[in-house]
Amino acid sequence: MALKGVDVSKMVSAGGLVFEALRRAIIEGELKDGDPLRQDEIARLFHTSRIPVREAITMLEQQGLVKNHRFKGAVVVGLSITEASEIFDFRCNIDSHVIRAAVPHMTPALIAEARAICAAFASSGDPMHWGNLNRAFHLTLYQASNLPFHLGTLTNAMDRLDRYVRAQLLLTEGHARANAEHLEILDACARGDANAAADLTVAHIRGAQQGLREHLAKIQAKFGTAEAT
Amino acid sequence: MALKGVDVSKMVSAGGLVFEALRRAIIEGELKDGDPLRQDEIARLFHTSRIPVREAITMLEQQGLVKNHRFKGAVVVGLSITEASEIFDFRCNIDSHVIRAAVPHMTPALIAEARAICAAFASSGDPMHWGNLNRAFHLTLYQASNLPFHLGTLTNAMDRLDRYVRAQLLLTEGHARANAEHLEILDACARGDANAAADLTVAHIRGAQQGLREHLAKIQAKFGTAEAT
DNA sequence: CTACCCCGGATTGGATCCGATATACAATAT
DNA sequence: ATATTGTATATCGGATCCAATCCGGGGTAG
Repeated sequence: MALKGVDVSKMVSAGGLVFEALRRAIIEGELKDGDPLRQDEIARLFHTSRIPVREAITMLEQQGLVKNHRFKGAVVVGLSITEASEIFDFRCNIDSHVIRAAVPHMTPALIAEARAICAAFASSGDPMHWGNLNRAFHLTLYQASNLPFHLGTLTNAMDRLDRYVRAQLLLTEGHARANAEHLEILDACARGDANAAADLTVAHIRGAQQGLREHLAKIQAKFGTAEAT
Repeated sequence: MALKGVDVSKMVSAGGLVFEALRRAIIEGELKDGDPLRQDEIARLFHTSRIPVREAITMLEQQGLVKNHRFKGAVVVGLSITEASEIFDFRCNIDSHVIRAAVPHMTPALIAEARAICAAFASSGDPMHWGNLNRAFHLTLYQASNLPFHLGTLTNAMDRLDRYVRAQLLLTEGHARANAEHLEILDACARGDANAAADLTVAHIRGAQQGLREHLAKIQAKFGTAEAT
C-alpha cells in the first residue's frame, strides 16, 4: 500500500492554533509591546468561542510572551535592556554548549540543509523572512545535538528575543554581517571543528547583543527611559 | 487612617490555585509517572467547574510536567535516564553560572537566611520536607544573582527533576552527604569565593546525577527497560 | 472458536450563558 | 471648581450545556 498517511496525532486543538498564530504575531513584531489581547475580538477573528482563546493566552503567559492582568486582560510584554541582555547571555552559554554537542553528529545531509537555508537567507530580499531563516539556520544545526531540553529552553529564549534580533538584522549591514558569520559557522561545522563552531556562535550572538544594546540605548536616550517593568 | 490594606491583585484565579496544587503533587511524587488527570474528578476535589482545571492542565503541559492527549486526557510524564541526565547537565551549567553571579551580591542577611534553611535541612527528620528545604537552600542563594530568566529556566529544570532528587536524598547517606555539601557551598559563599562556590555546586549536582543514574539503571535492570518515551 | 463490527458509557473539547470586576463618565455636594 | 460618589458599559472568569471522540463489551458472521 503506497498510501501516504498523515499523522493524525498532529491535529491540534483550536487553542493550539490560536496560540501558534498569536505566538508568531508576537515574535514577528506584528503585535507590539503593550498591545492588549481582547478575547472576543480574537475569538471573532478565528471564528471560535473565547474558550480556546483563553487557553492560548495562558500558554503565552507561561512562555512569558504576554502578561495577564486579572479582569483587565492580557498585554504583550517586551524586554528592558537588562532583561534582553540577560537572555543573550543565556543564549551564548546554551548555544555554545548545544552546537559543541551537535557538531560530532552532523551528517553531510544536515550540513547541506543548513547550507541551503543559509543561501536562502543570503539571497532573500524580504526582511520579513530574514528572521525566520536566521532562526531556522541555527536550529537546523542544533538538531544534531539530541538535547531536547536544551533546545526547548533555547526556543523560548529565541521567542523572546526574536523581535529585537529582527530589528537588528535591518540595521546597516546587519543582514550581510549575519550572513558572513553564518558561513563561518557552517564551515567550522563542516570540518568538524566543534570548538571553532562554538566560539563563532558566541561571537555571533554577542554581536547581536551589543548591537541591540546600542540601538535601545539610542532609543531610550531619545524618548526618555521607557524601561519596561 | 491606619488601616493595613492587603493587595487584592495578588488574588489568584481558580486555575492558578489548581495549577499550584497539581504542580506540587507532581513535584513531590504524590502523582506518579503515567497517572491520569481526570478533569471532573479534580474539579470535584476543588469544588469548581472543569474550566479552571483545564487551564491548570494547559499550564502544566507548557511546563512539561504533563502531556495532554487529545480526547484522551492528560497524564503525568516522567523522565528516562537520558532525559534526566540531560537536565542535570543543564543544571550544572546554569547553577554554576548563576551562583558565580550571585556570590558578589550576597548580603550577610542572605547568608544567614541560607544558613538557617541549611540547619533546618540538617535537623529535619521528615523526608517529606527534605526536598523543599534542599530546593529552598539553593534558590535562596541564587536570589542574589538578579538573573530572573536564568532562575525561571532553573525552576523548571528543578520541577522536572525534583521527584528523582527526592528519591536520591532517601538513599543511604544521601541526606547527610547533601547536608555536608551544602555547608561547603555556604562557606565558599560566605568568604566570597565565587569560583569555589560554583565548583562545589557542580560537584553537588553531579553527585545527584550519578546517584540517580545508578539507581535507575538498577531499577531498569530489574524490571526490564521501561524507558519513558 | 475467532475475528469483526457496532453501540453505549465515559471523557474530553468547544459554545453559550451568567456573575464579577474595572474603567469611564455623569451627577452631586462642598 | 473640584473632589467624591453613583452608574453604565466593556471585559473577564467561571458554570453549565452540547458535540465530538475514544474505549470496551456484546453480538454476529464466517
